[in-house]
Amino acid sequence: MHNDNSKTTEIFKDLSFTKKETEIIESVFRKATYKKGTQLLQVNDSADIQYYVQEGCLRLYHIDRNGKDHTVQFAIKDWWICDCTAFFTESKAIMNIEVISDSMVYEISKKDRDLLYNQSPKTESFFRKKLERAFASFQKRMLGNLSLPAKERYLNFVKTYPNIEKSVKNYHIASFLGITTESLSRIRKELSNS
Amino acid sequence: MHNDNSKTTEIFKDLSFTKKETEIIESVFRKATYKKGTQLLQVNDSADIQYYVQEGCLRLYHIDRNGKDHTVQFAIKDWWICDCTAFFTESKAIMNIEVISDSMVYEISKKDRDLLYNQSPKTESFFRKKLERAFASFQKRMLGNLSLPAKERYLNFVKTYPNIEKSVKNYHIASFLGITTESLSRIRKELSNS
DNA sequence: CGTCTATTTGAATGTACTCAAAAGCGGTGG
DNA sequence: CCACCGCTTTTGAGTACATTCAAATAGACG
Repeated sequence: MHNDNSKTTEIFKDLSFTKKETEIIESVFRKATYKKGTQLLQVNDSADIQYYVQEGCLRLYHIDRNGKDHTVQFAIKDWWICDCTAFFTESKAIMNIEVISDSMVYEISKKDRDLLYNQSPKTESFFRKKLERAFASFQKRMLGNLSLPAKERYLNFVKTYPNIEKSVKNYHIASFLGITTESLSRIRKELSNS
Repeated sequence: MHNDNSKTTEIFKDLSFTKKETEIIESVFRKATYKKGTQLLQVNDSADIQYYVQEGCLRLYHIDRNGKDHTVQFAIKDWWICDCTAFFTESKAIMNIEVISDSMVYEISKKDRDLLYNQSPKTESFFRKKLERAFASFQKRMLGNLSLPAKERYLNFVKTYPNIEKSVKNYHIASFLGITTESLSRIRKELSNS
């Protein structure tokens, strides 16, 4: 699925590093591949790993007390994912992470990440920008959820993630949009008749 | 309202700085006070200022095409606020920022912020952590919006912002929760009878 | 006290939901 | 190649929750 000779520093596309930095980077990230269906994090686990997706797709979700599934976030290439509340405050997971298509990721522990940022401000800056991008996308999504009807949220989703359809089921999309699969089905039908 | 002798470095509570860093910090942040009702940002403005709240309360909101008002974010003491999509990508604002109670803020431009981060990794690290906290809180709010009925979202809100009620109107809360003022009124009535 | 703004109430409407069942799709094995 | 199985999506009918619009009440402030 992926060239095994790839270097860990591929994460930081346009950056260049000293020999020492390269060594640290290679020692703190773990490259891993996972099959579709793997659960990487479950509620109440310690959530001290962050995943940086290189190939495939992960999702962060929660099962509520009525058994309903809610997708908080998807992560595709170049996006990271973790249960942030738990990861940043070093508490137990309140969400789950699932591999929804065969994936290759780089994973890093909180401790190693702190170490890395300390030794190499350049990497902190790189991930800070990733975080800003993710935050902006959450702000926009929040606005959409507050202001748009389900049909337009769906259209936005398709526009934002044009190639994700291979990886995700409609019920994933529905749970991301905050509607039921039945409603999504009706929306899609309506859109196809126009 | 506020001790005028306060130093800009008060922003970075527990950090200490070299003389040089202190000088930069004092030169890049602008301290400002604003009256309730001031509009700090309007749609289509250039959104190159970020506000770090020291006292008072700001909100980030959007008026949709039906004229409905949606609150994307509140900022109280120790939280920052900006139209992130616009700020980070240096594009025009898609949202507005309004002062909803008399406030004292530190403001910084995108350019100065980049300069500061460059000169002082410590400050970048400080704000990166603020961003992480904000991101985690968005993840949680998103989950709540997806999984909880309006009544419980309201209860969560009151728990999360216990002292905000002096600053915000009920219609601000409603627009933050994604419901109408009428619905919020009914929810509050129901809660008071129990 | 009067004015402006904010909140509450009521009645009718609408959008999305629930539950149950049918249809579609994809893979496996005979 | 077809038959079967499990999983996903679609369809239908009834329901629930929040919305809309309009009007009444309550609060704040000069």
